[in-house]
Amino acid sequence: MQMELMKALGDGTRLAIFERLCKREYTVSELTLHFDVSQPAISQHLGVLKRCGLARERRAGRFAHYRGRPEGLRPMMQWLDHYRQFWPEKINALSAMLKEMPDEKGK
Amino acid sequence: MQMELMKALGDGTRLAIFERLCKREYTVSELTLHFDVSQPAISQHLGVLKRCGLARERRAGRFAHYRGRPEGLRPMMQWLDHYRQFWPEKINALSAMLKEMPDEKGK
DNA sequence: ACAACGTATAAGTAACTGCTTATATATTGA
DNA sequence: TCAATATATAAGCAGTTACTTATACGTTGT
Repeated sequence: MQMELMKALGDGTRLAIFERLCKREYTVSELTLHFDVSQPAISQHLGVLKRCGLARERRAGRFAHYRGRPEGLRPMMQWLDHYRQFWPEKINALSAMLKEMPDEKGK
Repeated sequence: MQMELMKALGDGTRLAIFERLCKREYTVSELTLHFDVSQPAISQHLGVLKRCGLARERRAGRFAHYRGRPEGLRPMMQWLDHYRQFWPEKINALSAMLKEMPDEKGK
């Protein structure tokens, strides 16, 4: 559920990795260049993101290419949707739209 | 920023408290009845929720009445909005709407 | 005034988390 | 075939977190 997503994105490094991965594909060592933590730390963060549906791995020989899965955010978005009723009026139209959308399929 | 919100809601008990507080006002001891943790634990969770704008306290004598502040979720919602571009087409209309909305005012 | 009540704070603890270094596994190029 | 490379896993550690019990603080009814 959305609690796991929140937990995953509640870490600064992991959030930054996810944001990067949504812009383009990165290999683990590429990612490592951009952060102040070791390669194993990056791999561990990628594992967390992958397990909760926020990243996808594409193996190519000894390289592991990762990319973000923003669709993985949808459970969180749907949860948030329950609280829109309390917000200013204009925003309420959003609810209806979201309800019409199909659920996420494959991970 | 939205990372603090995620951290706050990344705990199951705290998330459940928040959800309750969005339905109606509760005193601390009322809340305590509904959870398997002690009164101080509840007070601590309420402190976290309050500090990140997800709850509001109303003092009345020796009673502290808490209620949820779903508007406090808006930074998270706005962050999520950046990722809508990756989702199925219909949803894109949401972005425009959100951008027209005024920012949150008082806490 | 004072005992009971409602809540917050203090202090300690066990579990979790994010990191590290060391090492294992797999793939590639020479 | 073998050394170098890319990544994952293991093990350990320090900091954080969610809880506990004990206690302090303020308010209320008698």
